[in-house]
Parts: sequence; structure tokens; C-alpha cells
Amino acid sequence: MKIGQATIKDIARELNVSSSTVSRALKDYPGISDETKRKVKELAAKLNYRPNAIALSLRKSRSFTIGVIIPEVVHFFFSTVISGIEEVAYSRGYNVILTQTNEKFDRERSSIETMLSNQIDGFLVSYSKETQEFDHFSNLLDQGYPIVFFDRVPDIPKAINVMVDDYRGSYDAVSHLIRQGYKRIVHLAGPKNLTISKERIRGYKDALTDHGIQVDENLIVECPLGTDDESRKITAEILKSPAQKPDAFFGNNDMAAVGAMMACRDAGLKVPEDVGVVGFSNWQFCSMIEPGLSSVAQPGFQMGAKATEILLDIIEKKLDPEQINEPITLPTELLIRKSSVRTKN
Amino acid sequence: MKIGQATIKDIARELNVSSSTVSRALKDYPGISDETKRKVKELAAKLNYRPNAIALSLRKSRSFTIGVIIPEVVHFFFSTVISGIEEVAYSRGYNVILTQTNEKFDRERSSIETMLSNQIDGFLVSYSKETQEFDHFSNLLDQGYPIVFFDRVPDIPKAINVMVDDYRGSYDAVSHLIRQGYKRIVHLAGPKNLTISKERIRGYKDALTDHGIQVDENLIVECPLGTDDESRKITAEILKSPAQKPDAFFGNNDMAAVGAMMACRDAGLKVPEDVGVVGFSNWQFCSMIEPGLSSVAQPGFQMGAKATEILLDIIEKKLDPEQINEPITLPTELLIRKSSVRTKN
DNA sequence: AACGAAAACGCAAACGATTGCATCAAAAGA
DNA sequence: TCTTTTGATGCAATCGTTTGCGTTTTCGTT
Repeated sequence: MKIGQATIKDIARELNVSSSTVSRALKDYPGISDETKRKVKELAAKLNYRPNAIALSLRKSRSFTIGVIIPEVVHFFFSTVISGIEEVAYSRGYNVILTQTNEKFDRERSSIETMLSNQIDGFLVSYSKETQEFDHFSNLLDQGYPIVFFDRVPDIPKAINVMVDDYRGSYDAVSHLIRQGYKRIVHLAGPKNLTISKERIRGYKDALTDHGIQVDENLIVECPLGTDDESRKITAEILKSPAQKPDAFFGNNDMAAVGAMMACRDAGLKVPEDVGVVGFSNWQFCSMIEPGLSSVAQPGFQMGAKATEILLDIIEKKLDPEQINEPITLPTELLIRKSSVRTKN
Repeated sequence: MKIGQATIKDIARELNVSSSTVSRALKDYPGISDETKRKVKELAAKLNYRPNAIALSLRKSRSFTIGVIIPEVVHFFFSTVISGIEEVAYSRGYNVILTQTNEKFDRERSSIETMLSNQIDGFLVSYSKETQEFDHFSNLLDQGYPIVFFDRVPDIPKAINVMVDDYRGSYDAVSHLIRQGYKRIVHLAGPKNLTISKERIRGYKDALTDHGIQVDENLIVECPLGTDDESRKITAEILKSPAQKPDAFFGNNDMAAVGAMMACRDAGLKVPEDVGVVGFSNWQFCSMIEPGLSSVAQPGFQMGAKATEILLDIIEKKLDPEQINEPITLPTELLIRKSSVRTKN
């Protein structure tokens, strides 16, 4: 008993019955005497019997495992999403196998391969920044594999997408800045191949237009990396230029916003008096820095949970993927802190 | 070909050979003609054959999957550890299945159960705060299951532990505060059942003693939750008390340290002029807040990577677990920022 | 022409569990 | 007493792959 788990065969041998009987006894099938059931269950408990999930998977061609592919675990937002995924999967009896792509396209593809080898029941995907074409996903969808995309979602047929309402979040943030009296608002944008970046840019533009401010394309600057260092440098550059100085920064993410704040401080500008700043994602540090950084909160946990629920429903045929034509959007919430509130007036 | 992957049998049937031949041809076994090998490989490529990892696992009683059990994914430190784990596992051809316990003992146990069912090759564990007894781990170790503990490690026989040098990190941090002239240093300690908390307390005490300062047990206050809110309240309480006021706070983690900073600010005390603060973990926000929070950096990625390497070496019999008697400690690094540097004086 | 050896391949069991169908006994009905 | 029904269990195939051993084919040698 030392090595190797007890199997149904072991129980069968010990009790002088067949494996079939043991299997059925354990699952309370009709047609097995109460006496036998009792003995089987007793011995099973005594031997600490645990069904071999691998054997089960092979038999049923189902692994009760879902594969999660994300760019990077260490991003706070993604870690909250994982938490949501894990929570739902666990409660419904599924395992989660995880790989991060580190934003590499090749790794995204090879991860899919190994997961397919492992007879994954379905995929949960947020694709990498490098990914520009989506054949590897389309093929899977065509073959009928369940996939739910979240946050970074592709624009391909049959894809089921769960995302936050980036447009609305961006629109709200920029409107808020305008109401606070800021007029020349720079948008530190994300990589333009990502839908989320595009949506946020769209929200930014519409907010300006709706408030009677003309969009100046020069004020939309791309920050591909999304780090504070990058945005700090870019912002410093902007502040140095002789053109009419901006008086607010709306970051595609919180790191970019923080970088802008630092650059402003470096340039001797005060936040929020001289310059307003709003970020996106509501990372933990937003409430800890001084001044507190206003930010658009994304419901990461809910997103992970929702995406997983949909995926499992599809896997378990409770839901027909054909019926979902619209992306599922989750509401954002603008959290207003000091960085964007003009106290003087 | 729509649904269901091509199997070895499919290839065999198509080519009028046996499965054995196909299997051997694919792996370049001797005793198969070059001609056959060519044909098999060609067809395999054409059918997009992918070996069924589940069947393989069943046959070899090996799953090439390791199970990771951690308290919470959303902790920055743990997410860096996961990243390290994932990196090494991926490069060595293993899958990672992940569960978080949410600090619950029951969930820890049930996670182990499901992982055992899934024929996990080994465990990587950081146990929950609720966990007080370790039979569920001891049993596994006795049965010969490979387990490597990290960060939160148990004091039980045969356990292989990977941890940061908490003692040294704590000692360095407190010594630094003393050298800056702070004298009454409060330690916002972690749960005392965790080895890491104990080690940090030990480092705190030794640093004081070595610098000729007597340890005052009243200055060691437990912050079981480790949140900023909790520590903010506790710190406020301490500052209100009539006793000789402390002039520095050393947090068991960064959140606790930030809480202390906020409480000081609330009380009208300036950091670092009046009060010095040092945290532990070096979360991302440390460099973003004002003043920057000095902190002891823990090499999370390296810890995950190291633990995984050891585990895989044990699994692959490259390493004999009996040979490891000492915990593996990774060096910490004290990052000094403004919060603990007295400029006046 | 005949024999032996090497080369190429197939058979079948095994991993652990499930399940349609057959089998056997005992109990019920005629 | 003999047939029919019901209840309890076993057989064997299956999922996809590997592998020890046996079988067949093809040569080369004498």
C-alpha cells in the first residue's frame, strides 16, 4: 500500500467480486445488493480509494480540466481574473491548467498544442500583444473546441468574448476630467492592435466631442509597453515641447498614469492643481500613493468568473455557443480620487 | 476529421500496419524500415496527429503535471512565484495545475485530494494561514510523493523547503533603521504560526540586541490580516497611547507598512523626518508612493523557479530528496528609499 | 537447394475505469 | 413441478498508447 494508489481492481480482488460490481457499487447503481455495496464502500474507505481521474478522462474523452492562456501572471488585473476563474472552476469540479505567454506569439501557439495534447475540455484565452493573426484560434473554433476570450478579444467569427466596457470607462473618465475644468487632455494610449486600446481611444474621442472639444490627434500618444518608466519619459518629452501644454493625462493603464504623475512632479507641476491625471484598472497602489490616483476599476474577478461560467456551460451543453453573438461586457466604475479633483477653481 | 483527434490507430488502419509499428515509427525505434517510417510520419503530419497525453499518462502512471497550491493568486509576491514556476515547468515540458486555498485549511486538503486523483507528479506548496497541523502533508511525504514547500514552509520531517532569508532581510532592515537614528522601532508582525513571521521577529530582535538596544515585547504587535486598513488602525492606536511614542515602523509586509505611513500622516507626523518606515516584499507600488517606501525585496520569481527545479529533479530521479536536509534560502535585498532616510540631522 | 540469421512487423497485455450484454441463481407464478 | 420473472453479478470491449515477445519475410551463405 506504500506506493501506488488502491484501484478498483484491488478492491475487487480482496472481495472476490468483479471490477464491474465494485464500480457500480461505488456509484450506487441499481442491481447491486445492499450487502455488497456496504462491503465495497467500507473497503474503499479503508484503502483510501481515490478514483483515477486519468483513466476516467481516457474513457470519457473528457478531462474536467480547462486551459487558461494569459500574457502574464504578474499583472494585477490578470491575477484577479485568474482568481475568478479558479474560484468558479473549483466550485464546479474542474481543474485549471495555466500558461503565460509572456506576450509571445510562438509561445501562445505551442501552449495551445500541449493543452490539446492534454485533452483540455476548453480554453480561456487573453491573447498576447504580439498576436496579429488568429488562425490558430479560428481552426479550433471551426473544429468545435469551446473557447472563451476575455479582456483582449479577437474580432473573428464564432468567438465568444468577455470584456469590460472599455468605451464607457474611458468616456466616463475623460468626461470627469472635462467637468473638472481640464481642457487639453492627453491620452497615453495602448498598442493599437488591441481592441481594448481602440475602444478606449474611441471613448476618449467621443467624450471630447460630446463636450464640444475638438479632438487633437497629437494628444493621443501610444505607450506600447505600458510601464511607468516609458510613460514618464514620453510625458516629460511632451511637457518639454513648446506647443500649448496639456493640463491632463488619461492613461491607458495605471502604470502609464503614474509615470505621467512622476514626470509632472519632475517638471514642477502640481497634481491635481496644474495637471489632472486618471488611470485605468484601479491597481492596488492607486489608493496608496499621494495624491490618490483616480482610476477606472475593471472587475477582474467577475470577468474571470463570468468567462468561466460561460465556458463550462458550453462544455456541459447547457449553453449553445451559436446563441451568443454579442460580446459580454461588464461595467466599469470610475473611482475618483485626488489626482483629478481640482480643489482650487 | 472534424471532431476527434487522429490517433495512432487511424494511421495504422490507413497504412495497413499495426499500431505497434506506427508507435515505433514515430519514435524512430530500430527495427522499422525507413520506408515505413517515412510513410507513417508523413501521414501523421497530414492528419495533424497529436499524441494523447492522457493515454500516455495512464500507461506510464506519470502525468507530466505538477500541482501548485498557494494561498492567493492576487498577492503580488505569489504571482511572481507562479511566474517562476510556470517558466521552469514549461521549459521542461510539464504542465502546471493551480489552486488557491484562499487561506482555508479545508480547501487546502481538498485541493490535494483532487490533485492526487489527477495523478500529479509532484506538489509545490505554500500553505494557508489557517493550517496548524501538517498530517495531510506528512502522509504524502511518507508515501513518497515529491513535495517542495516554498515561502511558507512547515517544520516537519522530510520536508524540502525553499524560502527567502527572512531573518537576514529583517535584520538588515532594522539595522538600517537604527543606523538612521531611529530608536523605538515597532514591528508590525505577521501571524505567529508562520515560520516566516517568526524568522522576521527573530531578525528584528537580534538587530536590536546587536546594536545595544533592549527588546521591548510591547513593540511587537501582531497584524494577522496584513492589510493596510488593519495596520492603519493598529498604528493609530499605538500613536494615541500615552507611552513613549515609537519613531519607526518595520512592517511584516508592505501593506502593513503603508498602513502605518497613512496612520502617521493622519496623526500629523512626517515620514521620514519624524517616523521611519520599512516594509517587506517590495511590491510594485513601493517606488510609486510618496515618499518611496523602503522595503526588503524577495526574489519571488527565483523562488518559484528554484522550487520547481528541485521538484522536477526529484521527480526525474536526478536528485535524492534524502540528501536535502537544510532549507534552501534565497538572499533578500534591502531597497532603501525615502521613507527610512533621515535627511535632517 | 537448404539453412540460419537478421530485419521488419504483428499480437496481446497492460494502465484504471465504465457499460452493454450475457449469465446465473433464487423467488414468484402457473 | 416447471416455467417465468427478477435480482445480482460477471464478461469483455473500450478509451490511446507502449512494449516484451513471437512470427513472418527477406537475404546471404554454403
